[in-house]
Amino acid sequence: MDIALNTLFGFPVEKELAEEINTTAKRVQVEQGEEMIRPGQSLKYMPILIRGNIKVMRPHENGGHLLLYHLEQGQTCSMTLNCCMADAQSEIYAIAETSTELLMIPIHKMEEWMKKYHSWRKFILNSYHSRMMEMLESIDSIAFSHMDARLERYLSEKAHVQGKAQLSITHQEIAEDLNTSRVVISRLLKKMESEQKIQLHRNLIQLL
DNA sequence: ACATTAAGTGATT
DNA sequence: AATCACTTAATGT
Repeated sequence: MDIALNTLFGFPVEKELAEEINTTAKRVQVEQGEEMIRPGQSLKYMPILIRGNIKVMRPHENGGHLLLYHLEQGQTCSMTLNCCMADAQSEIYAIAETSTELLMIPIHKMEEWMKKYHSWRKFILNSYHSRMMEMLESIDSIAFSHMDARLERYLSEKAHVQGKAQLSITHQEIAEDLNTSRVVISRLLKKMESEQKIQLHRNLIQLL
């Protein structure tokens, strides 16, 4: 296995760490739509995303899931880190939004490397920081924005992680991610269309 | 041609 | 913003 860790992390990595990662990490391929982490599950590995993207959601009693954020290349899930370090169970639900490739690092390694390698510590702390900021953004948008703003944010994030301006998605699916009803989404999308922001088709939304 | 699923809309709370 | 009830449009069999 030979992965460009410098590119993945965004800064130089110690040679010894790169070697350790290459020998201990399991490289895993996950198909689109596959369930990766379930609430209540205890975690033995921390994932680092090599390719693709992952949807992280907070489950609710009524069976719905509220979208928290997406994970992209070079990122790891801070909720997972939390669980690993506290030896706790998952509070979140994660599925692969596209087919993805991951490095799975055993959690005991993760703690060991925190002490040994500066670049690893930096990677973990950076990850924590950026996940935390995204979480704050999500909280802001839920608490202080109305559904129209949340929807626009949702669409642009979706377009960003998929690298496309055409989203193959139904109004119902959007409604589930935002924990609202399909009717509301349909109305707001219709409004956006009349404002020339998007074009609507069956199972497809074209961003302009 | 018929059934099913996605999307659009007015009225009500 | 949510829900109901209904319509219309697109797709599958």
